[in-house]
Amino acid sequence: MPLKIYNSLTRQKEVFEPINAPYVGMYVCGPTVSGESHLGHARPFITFDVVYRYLLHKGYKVRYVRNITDAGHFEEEGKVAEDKIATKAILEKLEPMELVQKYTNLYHWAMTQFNNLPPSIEPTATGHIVEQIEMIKKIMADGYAYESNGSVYFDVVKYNDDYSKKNQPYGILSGRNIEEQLDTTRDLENQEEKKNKVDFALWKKAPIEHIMRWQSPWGEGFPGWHIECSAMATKYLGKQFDLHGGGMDLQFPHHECEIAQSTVCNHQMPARYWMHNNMITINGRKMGKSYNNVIKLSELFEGNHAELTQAYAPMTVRFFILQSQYRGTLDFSNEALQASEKALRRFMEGYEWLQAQSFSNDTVSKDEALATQLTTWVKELELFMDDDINTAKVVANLFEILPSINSLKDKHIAQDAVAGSVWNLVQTQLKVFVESILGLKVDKGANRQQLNGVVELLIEIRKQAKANKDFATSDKIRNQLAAMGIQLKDEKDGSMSYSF
RNA sequence: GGUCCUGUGGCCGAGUGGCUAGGCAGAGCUCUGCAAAAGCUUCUACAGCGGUUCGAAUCCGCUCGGGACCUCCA
Repeated sequence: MPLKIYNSLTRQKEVFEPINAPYVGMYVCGPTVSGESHLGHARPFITFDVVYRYLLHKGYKVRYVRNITDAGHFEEEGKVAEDKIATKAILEKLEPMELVQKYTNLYHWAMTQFNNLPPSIEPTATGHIVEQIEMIKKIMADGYAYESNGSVYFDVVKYNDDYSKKNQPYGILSGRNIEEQLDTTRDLENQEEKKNKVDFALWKKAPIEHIMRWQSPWGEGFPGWHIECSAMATKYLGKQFDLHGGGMDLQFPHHECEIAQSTVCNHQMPARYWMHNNMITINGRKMGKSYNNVIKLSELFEGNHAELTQAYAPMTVRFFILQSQYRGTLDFSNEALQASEKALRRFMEGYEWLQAQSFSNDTVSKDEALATQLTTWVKELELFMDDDINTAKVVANLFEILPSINSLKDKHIAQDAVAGSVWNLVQTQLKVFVESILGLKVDKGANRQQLNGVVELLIEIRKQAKANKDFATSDKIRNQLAAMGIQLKDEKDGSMSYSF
């Protein structure tokens, strides 16, 4: 089965065919490091991490480029246009690059917590000013951009007129048409500098108070809102690459502008497949800066926020996100996170037990129906991933398989009910999908060796107490450990296990 | 105002024409010194109205509700 993905550009699921298989070029819009990442940001990074992992699983050689926006974007703050990062730097009395470094570090820390693989290249906007200026010059030379008062704007109307004839009008990705845009776009400052209301900035003249500024053919300034992604994607992935990802809220104007800029420069649609993840909502609303309803990742991990009744482990959050399909909205609630936490713990206990077993390939299934069912569930995992990365269905199948694993463990089903070869298949495939593709791992506390020793000792004492029918002592040990968050379980074979 | 998406059981969330999604919570049972865990069983659904169809949560229309984008936003 080939991999199919939903292409926002064509609004349908398409078979994924790389331009130069087995090589795949993939670009994902990264964070603006002017603040700390929040739960909403986690979704694209986890979603596209899974896409990346799955492409690798499929045998592709992937170059995954995810940028860091550290130049700050143009922002309307009162009447004065200022660089977002520069503005905050003044407030916090920090150097802009110190601020950038601080939030970049926090972002990397969060990515590690989520067990996201690092991208192949993580370029920064400030590191590619030259490339951006060159690209702007090229667009101007082709007549699709003009200078006005030290700033450079992209001529959207001219682009639309010319490229509509080539079946690539402005708005091709977002489904907007420019006539409506011209009527409905709100008034922004510097409108008088632009030929058309819909034109967007490629280069902005820096006001005096602006800290981040670079020399350019048009005077001192800073790059516009969208040019960095076009410049860096072109540099590292070529004029046309396979996959472009990002949040749905970037579809317009960011990705639309990227398409226009890159198409003028490179004479082709920059990416063939555009994937957009949907938003995480909270109380039915998109989580976003504009709504003042964000939960930062550090708050989430520490439980330090008014909306949170407890802390949630990074893996819980990852699992929560993977339990839904990436194209639908996902509603945050404590109840939902708690459900994910419990489900993940239950699954991982069974999963870890299974991974510790070894099975002989020589045995034959006594329960053919169950063996067939298990095999089917396992084989479906790949089909579900092939169908537009449907992690929700993958997770559902993991929970179809889990009761059989626990039944084997608790001897509810016989050791020889299912052939060893089938269990081997379940074991190896689960490892592939759970760890390599979904990127889930067991949250193990660092260096618990001493603690483990203590717990083992208490278990020994409790065993003796139980053997002597001294239930007062055995219950005391169990209850007090439980109060400290350590669960003891009496297993069927008389042994005891524990989990944190 | 324009463009588009969406409404599934207590909560989260799959599913796009006929087949139990799944998780969490609730109930019962098994196991068990008790408990927990686990297993088994089980109750709550497809916003409303109309249409198409042998058959619709799934397609079409209308009504009502929610949301996103149009401005930096994952």
